[in-house]
Amino acid sequence: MTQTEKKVRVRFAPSPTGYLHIGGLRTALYNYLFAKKKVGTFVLRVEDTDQKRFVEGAVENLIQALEQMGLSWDEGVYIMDHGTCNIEHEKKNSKTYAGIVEVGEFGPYVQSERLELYKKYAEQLVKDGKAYYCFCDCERLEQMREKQQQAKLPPMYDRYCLDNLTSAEIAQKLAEKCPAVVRLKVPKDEIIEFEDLVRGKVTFASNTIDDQVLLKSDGFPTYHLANVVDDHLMEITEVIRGEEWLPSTPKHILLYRAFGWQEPQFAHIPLLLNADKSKLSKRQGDVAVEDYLQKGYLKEAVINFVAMLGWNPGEGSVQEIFSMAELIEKFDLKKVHKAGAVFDLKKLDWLNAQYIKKLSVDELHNSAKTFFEAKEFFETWNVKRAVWSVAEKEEYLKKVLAIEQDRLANLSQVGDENEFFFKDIAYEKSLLAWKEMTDQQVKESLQKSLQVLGDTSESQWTRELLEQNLLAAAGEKRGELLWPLRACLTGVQKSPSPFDCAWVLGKEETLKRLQRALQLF
RNA sequence: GGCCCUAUCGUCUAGUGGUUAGGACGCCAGGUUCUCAUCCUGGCAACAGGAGUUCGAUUCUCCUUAGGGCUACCA
Repeated sequence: MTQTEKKVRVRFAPSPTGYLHIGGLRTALYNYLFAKKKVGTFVLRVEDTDQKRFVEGAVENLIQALEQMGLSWDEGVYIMDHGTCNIEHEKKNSKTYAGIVEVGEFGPYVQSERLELYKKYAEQLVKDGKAYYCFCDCERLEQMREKQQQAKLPPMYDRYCLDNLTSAEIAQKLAEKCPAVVRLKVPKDEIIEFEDLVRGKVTFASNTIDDQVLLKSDGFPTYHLANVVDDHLMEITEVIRGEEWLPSTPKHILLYRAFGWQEPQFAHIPLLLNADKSKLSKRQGDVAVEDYLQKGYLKEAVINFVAMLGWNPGEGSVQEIFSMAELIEKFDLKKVHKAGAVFDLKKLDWLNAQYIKKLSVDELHNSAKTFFEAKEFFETWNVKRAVWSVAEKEEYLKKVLAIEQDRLANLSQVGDENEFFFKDIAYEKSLLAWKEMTDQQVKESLQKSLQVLGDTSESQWTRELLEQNLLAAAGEKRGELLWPLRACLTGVQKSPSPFDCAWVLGKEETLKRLQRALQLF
């Protein structure tokens, strides 16, 4: 009774409208995880059938964002010469997008390059009586819908062109090149039922489904036609997509039936939501994956976060941090939720902080470098330290990062709370006093610090030894010694410890700031 | 309006025909501490409502309510 299972083939098929949406990322991720788990094939296809929404550079953007997030695919579109496109198969240059190559036996993977195919299939449906030509213009359709709405009827095409045109008339209009679309002839009184992989049985009545346009008058297919034709031709076995497609699924099933094709399995994953539970949108925050990267979120954190929105390994799992390998191992469509999930930035921040803490200082520096360079304070600091070598500057930044590592929710915050590492400081004398200390006591405290630190050699200038020596010098009276020191080094109420600050600043700068403070007395 | 989907702390979620309904984020309090952050401990906080099935329902069924999605020659 062994039934050889078809090899799993899934796809992510975005429309290039500008950038990779965070919801799209999750859809791509679930497809990726499913493919990896099942040792299947993951295809990346471009659904650019809407000419009106063409955006320059969108395809490249999309692919790049996917690459940046660490997702890879086995077939479809790639950016020429990128590492992700190191596949042995033959690469074909995309006809429409410069710098894009297509790899795989089921191409082209760009829908605008498959127009002839869709036309052929649409015509076949017309020939088989499963679809028909429609010459109604927008004006008539609008009027029709308005009337239907006034009569409290659902807006649906009234089949004027199907019922009133003779085949001779149709032929003539076609010959005269009248603008025409092809519509699916949706059968009456049928119940369309399918088993969704995450939702179970879903049922629709065909009478509520409009005669969908399949082929537009500009010769381009609509999503419905292109999607079904491609998924079939590309031998897609599971269609994993957002819940917004659930109401379209019966249309797609009707199309598979009209063609006599076996339909794939469907899995509609829950939507990502704004705080007010509406579909995640630009208006209420960032939705582009690149925005999050630019704000200093680590790709691992974003992947981890987005994976957990609508899925959980279950079985009492209390794990919060998952590597990609763990996600692949544990992913299961059966455990995907039905209800939408609110995108909560606070939790992303926490998760990102966890990932930042796990980084080595070198890794942290690599990722944070560009964020430092974008800071206002960086330029003047850089100029002021012109005598430092590149290595010395790098060393300094790494020290700052070592101190800040436990304080960052994202990388763009580097240095924000600790600008005194990069600038000259100014403060009120009163800041130097801890609790009720008198001027005399503050002065003596600073002198003591100066002595201890002055006696500390460069080779002893480590976090551990500085802490050890200063604590020994302070004895019971920690606040009296440490607060004035810290205040004179940082010029602010809140900061990292004086040991850490002194360590970063270095002996010379530390003593300089101490001496300057002493001049106030 | 019509169709479809959904419903456990504020948010992400675990979970079961009998549990003190568990964890995480956030929040609050305490501890560590020179301040901040980290870290540790504790606290607040949920099964939308109503029927039915059952000895017993958060769990199964139905209804209601609420929320969402779709309703284009967009995807």
